[in-house]
Amino acid sequence: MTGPGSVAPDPASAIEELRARIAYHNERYFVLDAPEIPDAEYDALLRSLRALEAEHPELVSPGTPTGVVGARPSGQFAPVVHRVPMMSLDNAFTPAELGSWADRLAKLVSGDTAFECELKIDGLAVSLTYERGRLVRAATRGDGRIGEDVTANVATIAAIPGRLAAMVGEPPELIEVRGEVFMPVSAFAELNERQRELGGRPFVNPRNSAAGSLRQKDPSVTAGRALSFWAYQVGELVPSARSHAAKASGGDVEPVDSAATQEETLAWLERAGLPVNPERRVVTGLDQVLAFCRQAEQRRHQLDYDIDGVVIKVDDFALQRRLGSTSRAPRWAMAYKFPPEERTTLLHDIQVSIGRTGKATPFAVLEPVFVGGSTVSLATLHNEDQVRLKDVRPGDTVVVRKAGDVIPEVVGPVVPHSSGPRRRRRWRFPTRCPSCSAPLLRLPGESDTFCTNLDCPVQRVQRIAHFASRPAMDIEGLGEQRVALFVERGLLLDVADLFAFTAETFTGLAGFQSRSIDNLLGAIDSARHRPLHRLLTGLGIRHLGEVGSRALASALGDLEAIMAADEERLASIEGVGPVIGSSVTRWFASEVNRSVIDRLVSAGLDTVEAGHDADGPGGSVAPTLAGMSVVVSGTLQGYTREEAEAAVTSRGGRSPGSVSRRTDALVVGDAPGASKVQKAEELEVPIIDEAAFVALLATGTLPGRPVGTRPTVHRSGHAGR
DNA sequence: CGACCTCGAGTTCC
DNA sequence: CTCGAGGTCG
Repeated sequence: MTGPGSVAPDPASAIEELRARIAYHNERYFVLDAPEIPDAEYDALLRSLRALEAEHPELVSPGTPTGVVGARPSGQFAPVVHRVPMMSLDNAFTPAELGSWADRLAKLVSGDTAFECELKIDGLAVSLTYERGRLVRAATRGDGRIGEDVTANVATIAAIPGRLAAMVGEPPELIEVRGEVFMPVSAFAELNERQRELGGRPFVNPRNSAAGSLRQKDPSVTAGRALSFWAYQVGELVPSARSHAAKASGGDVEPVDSAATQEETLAWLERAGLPVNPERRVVTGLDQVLAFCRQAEQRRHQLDYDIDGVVIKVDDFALQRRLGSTSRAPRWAMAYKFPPEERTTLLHDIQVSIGRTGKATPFAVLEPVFVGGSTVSLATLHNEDQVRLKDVRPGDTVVVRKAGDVIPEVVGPVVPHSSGPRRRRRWRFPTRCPSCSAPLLRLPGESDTFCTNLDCPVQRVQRIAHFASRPAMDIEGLGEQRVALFVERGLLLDVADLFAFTAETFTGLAGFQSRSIDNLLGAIDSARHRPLHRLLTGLGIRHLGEVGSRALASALGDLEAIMAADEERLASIEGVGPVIGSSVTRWFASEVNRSVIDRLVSAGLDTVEAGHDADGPGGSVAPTLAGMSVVVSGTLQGYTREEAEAAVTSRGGRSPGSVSRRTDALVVGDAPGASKVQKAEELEVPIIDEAAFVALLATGTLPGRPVGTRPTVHRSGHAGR
């Protein structure tokens, strides 16, 4: 296949190349059910071709893919001819494109047009034929004219009635209902969980697993897959003879052919017992259409099914008929597609990085790809088991997305068809540290692999950088880069060396002006007077982070007491258990570590937990939030995230990093984390803005909430003094 | 002992 | 943000 970036010089060969690529992807998508590129990219190819053909009509040939919807079905199932073709829709990718469509319509019809806005379900289009109310056939869309008979599989889908509901009057002689078969996101998660337990390969996304499930040879497999369905259209329709007669005599009937609008049709389908997505609205004007699209995009992750856009249809059937269709798509409908969140790219390699603890983390080296607002070239794979689970291999085309719209994530491989290129063999975890070549060790029962060489240069750099980091000793101007430089020059072997630094240390070092030397020395000096918990955090004792360090420091007060305490004493501290207890005693038992401590003390470091640093100079604050748990998400105006959390803890509250049943409020600023908001909505945790947060800090009460509706606010002792 | 809540560690990009 | 695992509580 030709590279995606290549451009042919003249229009004739450009058109030819585009046709070849589209034909290739048609085959991948329709026949092999293993697309290599997301729909948006495919659509872009199709649009480039259409544009070129419009510019050079003399080059348009009868076989061009812009004239048909897709490739032929694979022939595993019996072919079904759609007497009314299942057309695809034109796509709009921006509000502007939607606007120009609306403008074109406005020229053809006068007055305000009513539009039905529906969610565009990311599943498989299916046609269901009911004869006298009974389901007789189900077919895939195929190329739009000929699909495949999947009646046996569709019959196992619980949401699809085998018989239409009894209604006033007789059911139509024949009605072809069109809609989307999909797999709910929750069912998809369960399926993959099961798949994992069985040692099978997990599915990449709900759409693919729905497609795979529907194309099973054995319907009992489909039955176990929790598929669902939403109807959105009527294709072929033959009314019952009786309804015709009744209509003629003005009788009391409710035939679908009396529907004059899309909304009336959907309402009829609902009454007939077919599932119709309730997230729809009839609106007038472009502004309202765009508002619906915006809301849909914001809410898409709260739905239990994947959507990839919004379908906008002219509601009035008479108007639809006047607008008509092109050979490929109706002029009265448009699909507004959300920006793609998933992209495919080439996985060049899998490498491992070494952290300060020696943990070896595998990560994917990707052909850079633009996804979710930034170009991604690396993505973590967490650990050996995760790589195995996803079964990604160097050389694979993989699906990449943004987890929570921030962190790149490799979803899984696009597995080539058996007739396609052979995959390389399964990736093996390296046996030696990429930094120091020491053997890597994975203990039985653990998921992580470690480099156990304490002198490993990467580990040394990271350990010292961690000591200087913000949650630890907070030495400004001492990041990983500079630490690496000092370590490389042999100036820095452990954290105690920092406090022996003088201006002379920097002689001969490039990149240091006298100004920055002074700043760094000053920052190191002020680090001598950090509270004990910061020092503990900085030591990098396994399992002991910021919270654990605070617990130890506030329970025991000074370093000597901690070093003197045995495992049992440590484990008796709230928040500390046997694992942390033994990890701490083991750390201080080490000769090497004790000597570092000795030198730190000689260098004049404070080793006591003085007054809490969150308290201002005016003394302690009233404990208005005693016993409460307040989570912060997003960017606030008046506080950094740390300040906001400190404001909560200094008032006696807790501010953990995630929302749970025990959370009393979620404070949201600008761009809050979607998962936190979703969790809070699920658990009915109050969501408050910054103003309400300020009030909460002062009073300890939530605004606009009657007293007693949420009796989880406990107070201990008296507030203020 | 299991369910649930937290914590620690590593992570991406601008 | 995700994963894995420690700690707590019923």
